[in-house]
Amino acid sequence: MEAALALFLSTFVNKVDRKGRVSVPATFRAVLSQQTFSGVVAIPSLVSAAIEGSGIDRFERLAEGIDDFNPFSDEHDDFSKAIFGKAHQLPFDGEGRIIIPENLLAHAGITEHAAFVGQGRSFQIWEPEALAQREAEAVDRAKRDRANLKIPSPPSGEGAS
Amino acid sequence: MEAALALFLSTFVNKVDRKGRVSVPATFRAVLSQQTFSGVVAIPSLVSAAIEGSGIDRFERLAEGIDDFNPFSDEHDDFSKAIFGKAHQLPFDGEGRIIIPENLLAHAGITEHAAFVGQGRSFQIWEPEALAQREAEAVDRAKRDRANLKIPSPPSGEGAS
DNA sequence: TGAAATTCCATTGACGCCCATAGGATGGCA
DNA sequence: TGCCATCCTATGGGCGTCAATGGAATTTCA
Repeated sequence: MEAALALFLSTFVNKVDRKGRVSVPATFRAVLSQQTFSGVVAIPSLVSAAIEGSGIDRFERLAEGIDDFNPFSDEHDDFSKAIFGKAHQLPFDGEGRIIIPENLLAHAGITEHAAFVGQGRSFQIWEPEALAQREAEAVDRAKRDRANLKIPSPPSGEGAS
Repeated sequence: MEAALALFLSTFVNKVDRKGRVSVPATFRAVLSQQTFSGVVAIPSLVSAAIEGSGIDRFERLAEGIDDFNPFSDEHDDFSKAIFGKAHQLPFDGEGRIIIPENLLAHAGITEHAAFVGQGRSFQIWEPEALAQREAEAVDRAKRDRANLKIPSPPSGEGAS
């Protein structure tokens, strides 16, 4: 079962029911439910009106990095507050649904439907229309920029770096 | 058992009742009550108007590793005195509540409500409004520093090894 | 013996868990 | 090859349990 690398792909739009529950796409679920916490860890995106989601392992790894007990230094503190403090553990119910907290829904402007957008190692949750706009903009920009954007063709081998 | 190392996430605001009791969030409690001391160990934060909280195991580890924790051993001494000396053990009552000592409450400016903020391996207790202010700053700074906040991705094996 | 604190019990509202249904996709079988 | 049975996902709703909270009862210490 672990043959599948943890990758979140594609976009799924699911309904938010009266009780605030949303089905997490089955393919996402397959990845998430293998982890030590069976559910989603969600934080508000720092840059968009969206929710960032991932498995808890991502946060475990993060915590390892700042594991030191350092009451004096507060550099990590901002960090921790922005990340750990804002994070929510959203456990799956029997059917693989989660309940997204009010403040996160508000942050993303989600009401009726939620769009799960795979981002590889993580995923985002958007209000479908906002996502559409955002995508349109992105395409638009890409089009506009393409004219100006002369991608220098690599003269020779030129590896990345 | 090291797989599920204590991880404190999210923020919970609970009420302080007339007798000074506060419910510790159930998710935090689940972690804390497994430890050798069933309760919270609290010290005043040295940098903010907040209370630093954790399980007792963290202090045990600190006590053990105090020598190699930091090369400056004289500072260390002050350090450990400041920490251990000011630490309070706050046992859970039957319902998972603790009573925060007066001086800690005063230090954090807590009166009606207490905000438990997950910080990864530990957590903090704030006066909700003070926290909101501080959070705004933290998020701001985190945005700026975002580039530096690379979450280490697993080599590729994905395995929690 | 009084004040403070700890233990016990009661309430309420949210959440977890259970079951039920529909629609789509899959595979089996004729 | 076409139809049907089956499985799974997404969705809805009911209900029991637990978390958070309040207060009373009981204990402890000065």
